[in-house]
Amino acid sequence: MNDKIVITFPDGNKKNFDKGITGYDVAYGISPALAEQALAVSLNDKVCDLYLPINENVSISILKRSAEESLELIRHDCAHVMAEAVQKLFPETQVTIGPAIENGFYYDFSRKKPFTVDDLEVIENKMHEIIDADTSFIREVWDRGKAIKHFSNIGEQYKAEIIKELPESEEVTVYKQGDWMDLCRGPHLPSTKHVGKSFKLMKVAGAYWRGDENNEMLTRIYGTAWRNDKELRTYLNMLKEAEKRDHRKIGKEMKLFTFDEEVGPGLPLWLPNGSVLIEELERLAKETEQKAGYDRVKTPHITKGSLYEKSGHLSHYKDSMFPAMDIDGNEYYLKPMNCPHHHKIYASLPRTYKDLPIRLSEYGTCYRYEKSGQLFGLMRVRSMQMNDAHIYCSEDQFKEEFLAVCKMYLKYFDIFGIEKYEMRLSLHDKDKLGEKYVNESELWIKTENLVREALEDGGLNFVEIPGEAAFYGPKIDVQVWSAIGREFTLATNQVDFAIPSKFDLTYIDKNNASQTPLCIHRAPLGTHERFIGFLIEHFAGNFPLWLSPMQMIVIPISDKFNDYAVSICNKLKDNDFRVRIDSRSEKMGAKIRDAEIDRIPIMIIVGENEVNSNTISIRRKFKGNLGSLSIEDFVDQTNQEIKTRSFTVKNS
RNA sequence: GCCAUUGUAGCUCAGUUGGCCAGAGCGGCUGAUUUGUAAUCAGCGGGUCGGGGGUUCGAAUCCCUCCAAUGGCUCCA
Repeated sequence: MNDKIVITFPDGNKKNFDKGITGYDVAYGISPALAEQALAVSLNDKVCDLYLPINENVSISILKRSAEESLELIRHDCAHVMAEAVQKLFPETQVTIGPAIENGFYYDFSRKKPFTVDDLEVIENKMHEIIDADTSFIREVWDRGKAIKHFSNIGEQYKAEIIKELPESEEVTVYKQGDWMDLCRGPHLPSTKHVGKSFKLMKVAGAYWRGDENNEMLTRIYGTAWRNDKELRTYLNMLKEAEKRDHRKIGKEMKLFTFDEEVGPGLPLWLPNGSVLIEELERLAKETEQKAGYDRVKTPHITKGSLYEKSGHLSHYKDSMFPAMDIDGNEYYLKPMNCPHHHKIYASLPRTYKDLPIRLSEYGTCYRYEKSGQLFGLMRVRSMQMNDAHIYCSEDQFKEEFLAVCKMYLKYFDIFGIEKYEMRLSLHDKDKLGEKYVNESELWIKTENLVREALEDGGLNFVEIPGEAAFYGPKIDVQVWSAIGREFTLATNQVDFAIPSKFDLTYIDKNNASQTPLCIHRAPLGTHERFIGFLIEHFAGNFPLWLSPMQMIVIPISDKFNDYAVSICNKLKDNDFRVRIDSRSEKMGAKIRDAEIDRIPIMIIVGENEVNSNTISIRRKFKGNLGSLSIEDFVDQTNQEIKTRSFTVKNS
C-alpha cells in the first residue's frame, strides 16, 4: 500500500502507479510520442522536472512545448545555456543569477571587463553549439556545506553567498548540463536541445549585485526566447513597431518639444505645437475642476528652506531637490512640490467647517533633481508642470472627496480612451518609520484604513503595495501602459495626515472647537510632461481633433484658387479652429501627402468645383475623401466634435 | 550616480587599416510648371564632423577629458 500512489489526470481520471515513478514514465504510458514531446510536468499546479520521482498522490498534467508554462522553462534554460557559453568563452567570469523575465531572460555575470554588444554574437554561436550537443539537465541535491565549499573552491563567490543565505528548510540543488553546472532551484527541461533556437541576445547592461547601488556592478546580458521562430519574429516586429511610436521620435517629427544641451538635461522646451497640447489639457482640467468646486491659485517657484524644513521635505525629500541657493544669507530652494505653498494659502485665513472642503488647484511648475541616468524623454524630466491640487476636508468629508477624485481619473481615462490601468494603494513600511516615512504609526494605520474603505465602498479595483507610500501618507498611483508596453505612473493621489498639523492648519468645527483638516494631494493628469509623453505614444501622434496642434489644412488645387482658399481659411480661423493654408506651387497629391505625414486630421480641398458651388471638399486622415459640403455645415459638425472631445479616429 | 553604447547638414544616415577641396536622400531657397485625393521638373545654398586637449608631416577616423543622448541598474510623477 505504501509503494502505490494515485495520480489524477486533467480529465479527472485517476490511476495507480508505483511510488517513485517519473513524469516521463507516466507520459510514456499514455504514448511514447507524448513522452518524446513532454518538457516537464505540472504536479498539483507546480511545474516540476520531467524526471523527478513522484512519491505522493498528485494531480498531473504533462507540459508540451505548446503549454504556456513551457515558455518560462525555455527562457530559464536559455539563461543557463548562455551562462555555460559565457564561461566556456570567458573562463574568468563568475556567474550570479539568471532568471526568466517577461519576454525573455537575463543573466548577471561578474567579470572585470564588462561584456560589449560585440561579444553577443560570439556567445550566441556558442549557445547554438551547446543546444546542438543536446546534453541532459541533471538535478542533484547537495549537502549545504559541500556546496558552499565547492562553489568557493571554484571561485564562484556569489553562488557560495547565495547558498549561505538560503533558508535552512530549502534543499540545495544543482543542475548539471554536460561538464557545466549551476546552482539552481529548477525546474528545467529534459535536455538542452529543447531550448530551441528561437532566441536572441538583445543587449548588455550594468546591474548591481542584489539590486543595491552600494554593491558591485555586474554585467547583465538580456535575451529574448520563444517557443518557435514565429513567436520570436512577432516579438521583434512588435519592438520595431513600438519604436515608431516612441514619443521622442514623434515629438521631433511633429515639432512638439525639444531639449537643448545649453539649456540642460531634463529641461524640455515646448515648441508651439506642443504648447497647444499643454494648453488643451489645461483647458480640460480647468473646466473639470471648475465644475467640481476647485479654486485656482498661483505660487512662486522658489522658497525659503525653513518652509521645507517644516514640511519635512528637507529631511525626507532632499535628494530629489536641487541644491539651495543663497539669497541675502538665507537658503532658498526651487520648489519640488506645491503642497507647502497651498498649506500656507489655507493658513492665510481663519477657516470654519462651513468653508470645507477647500480645494486649491495650481498649474505650477516644479523642479526635481533626477539623477542624470534616469532622465528619459518627457517621461522623466527635471522641470515639470503639475496638474496639482490639494483638498482640505474634515474626516467626515474624506470618503466623498476621495472618491470624487478617483472618479475624475476615470472620467479622464474615458476621454483619452485609456483602457488598461491599475490603481495601486501604496502603504508605509513600519520598519522605516522616522526614516523614509514620518513617524506617526497610529495615524498611518488609521489613514490607510480610511483609504482602503473608501476604495472598497466606491467599488474601485486596486492592489496594495507595501512600502511605496509618500513620506507624508499613503498614496494611490494609477499605472497605465503605453502602446509600446511601457508602464507609467500617470496620476497620483495621496493622503496627508501629518503635515497639516505641522503647519498648524485648523478649522473651527460646529462645537467651536479647533480641528485639523485632512489633506488630499491629487494630480489626475500627473505632470503634463509625462501625460503628453504618454498620449503621444498612445495615439501614435494621431491626436483627436480637439488636441491636434494643427487641426486642418486648406489645400487649393492650384494657385488659381488661392484667394478662395484664403477666404475659407479665414472663416475657419474666425471659428477658432487651428488651421493653415498650403499655397505652395505643388500638385495636390504632394500637398495631401505632406499633410498626411504631418498628421493633420482634416484636409480641406478647394478647386474649381468648390468655388462654383461655394463648398469645400473634406478629406480625413484614416478615412479618405468624404465629399463636399457647405462651410457652415462643416463648422457645425467640427465644433461638435471638438466640444465633446470625441475621438472618432482609431489608430492603426 | 553606476555599467555599456552612441554623437557627421534642419531630419535620416554613408564615410574609421589616419591621406585628394567631408558625401547621399529628404527638407530648405530660386525658377519653371497650374495640377482633383499620399511624392512635377531643374538649379542653388547648407557642416566649428558634440566641446576641449593630445599623438602625428597629416585626425571625422587613434588616445585623454568634459558634455549630451540611448539601453539597463537604482530611484520616481
